[in-house]
Amino acid sequence: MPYDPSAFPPFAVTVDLVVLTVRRHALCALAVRRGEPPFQGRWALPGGFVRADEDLAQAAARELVEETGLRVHDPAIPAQDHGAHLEQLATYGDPKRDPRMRVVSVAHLALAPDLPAPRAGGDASNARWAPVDELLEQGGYGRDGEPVAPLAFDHAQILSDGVERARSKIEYSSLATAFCPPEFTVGELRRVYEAVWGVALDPRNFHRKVTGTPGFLVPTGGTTTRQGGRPAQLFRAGGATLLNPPMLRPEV
Amino acid sequence: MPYDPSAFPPFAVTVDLVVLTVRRHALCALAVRRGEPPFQGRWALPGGFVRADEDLAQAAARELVEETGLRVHDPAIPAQDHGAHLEQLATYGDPKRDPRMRVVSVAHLALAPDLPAPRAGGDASNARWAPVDELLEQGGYGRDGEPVAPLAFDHAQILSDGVERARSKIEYSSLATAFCPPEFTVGELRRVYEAVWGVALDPRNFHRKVTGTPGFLVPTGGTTTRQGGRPAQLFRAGGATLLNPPMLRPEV
DNA sequence: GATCATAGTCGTCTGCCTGACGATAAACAC
DNA sequence: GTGTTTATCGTCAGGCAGACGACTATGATC
Repeated sequence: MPYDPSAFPPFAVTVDLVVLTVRRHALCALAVRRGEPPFQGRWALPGGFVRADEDLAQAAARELVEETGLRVHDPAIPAQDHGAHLEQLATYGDPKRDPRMRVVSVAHLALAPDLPAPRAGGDASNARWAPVDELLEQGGYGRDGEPVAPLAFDHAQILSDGVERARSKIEYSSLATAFCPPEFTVGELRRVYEAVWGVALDPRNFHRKVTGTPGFLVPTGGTTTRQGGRPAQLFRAGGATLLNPPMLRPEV
Repeated sequence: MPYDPSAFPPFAVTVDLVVLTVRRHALCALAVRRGEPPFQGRWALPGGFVRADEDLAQAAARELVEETGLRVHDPAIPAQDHGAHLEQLATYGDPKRDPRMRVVSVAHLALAPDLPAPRAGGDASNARWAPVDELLEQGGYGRDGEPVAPLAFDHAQILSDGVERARSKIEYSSLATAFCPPEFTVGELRRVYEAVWGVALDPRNFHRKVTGTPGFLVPTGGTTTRQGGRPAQLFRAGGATLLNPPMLRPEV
């Protein structure tokens, strides 16, 4: 393992973010419009260079704040009630993924509750929440009938990997609560699962499962009727992070 | 997202390998002895720089061949009967992880059947298979009574993450077969699970589970008695990669 | 060759969990 | 009140896992 620091090939290292949320019963991702070549005008995932003195997770958290204003939930700060979940996803380093130079991108996955409008460095018209199906559709048409170009770079692959990670991870962890506000009902949590998996779940069995798993949900005592119908109990996310046995995703 | 290619901070990008195998009922990892500073003389994970024209997975596969002679199993080549499993693990980029310069390491996880001796670029004395418990033990003593220094850099963290990935992944995938030779018995596969998880499994329930999961194992027709006792059927790994329902790791 | 030790393989039983689905409860709209 | 919506509790059958008994087929030992 000869190790000559002066001989290493020059790389740029970036972080790209797959920021997912659930809006209007659909799993949506944050997309920003590129203002310059390559892929000018095309939608892309938010991201940017890692700074010289910055850890990868710090860089991802910084980008997340810049793009969404979201703070990352830090379990070490109990007072900080809520915030986005952030984790490393995977690293993409194909030599040709950026036509200008060798860029290695460390993709991160962020899960956030439904937010107001995105802010792309203050320019809202260049950032939007889009249903992931729409972003991953190649050459289709968006909800407004406009033709949809595929995402820039290899961002379709990154987004696809991020969505798959989220889909599988809510099976065996309590991560789905990261899509919910600090207090939420069982029905709201169920609609998160339904949106992420794209399936319908039986409300009764779902209720039995989540309320019967110790440490998953903690009742706050309050109730709400914001969904219409009979008032529902409000819960907060419990301390349990691993669900055992997992919540099974229905077969197709 | 201003994007000035000339202004990016300079990074070196490496791949580090967590190569796991099962030897003598223990989960072992490949370690190489560092021949130069920093951490000269200490054990480390094998790895090296990513070349300018090389994908990350290619770089990892190249390092794996250089260090072990192992080829990576490519599902696209059915004739290639066997080979190591290789997947990306995670990326480590703390600014201070290498005292010389900013190095981002894309760690990969390789799972291999029990091998003859390792070859660290031809120098066998500088590479060895060591039980992961021993490598992760801080300031303990190895099997030969020699004091064990912790792994170089953040390699203890990387190894720990790799082991955890392997432990959880054999729960819900057929990856454990990557630790086995092309043909193996149910008992041999069970001893892989026992070594990786560090628990004892009931041979009868294990047999029922693996033979009852469609696509997991394919009988070859042969039998063997290499383990002593009654001859056992030989199997090859079946096409199934995802186990549903998973093999449950016993509670502690 | 009888006996023993070792592994492998087949069954049984019980308890838990899930999926399917009936029934009831508490709000709102009209 | 009636209807609609959502929440919540209960029931039942089937599947699967853990615990464990029983039997089989080899090599080792006396």
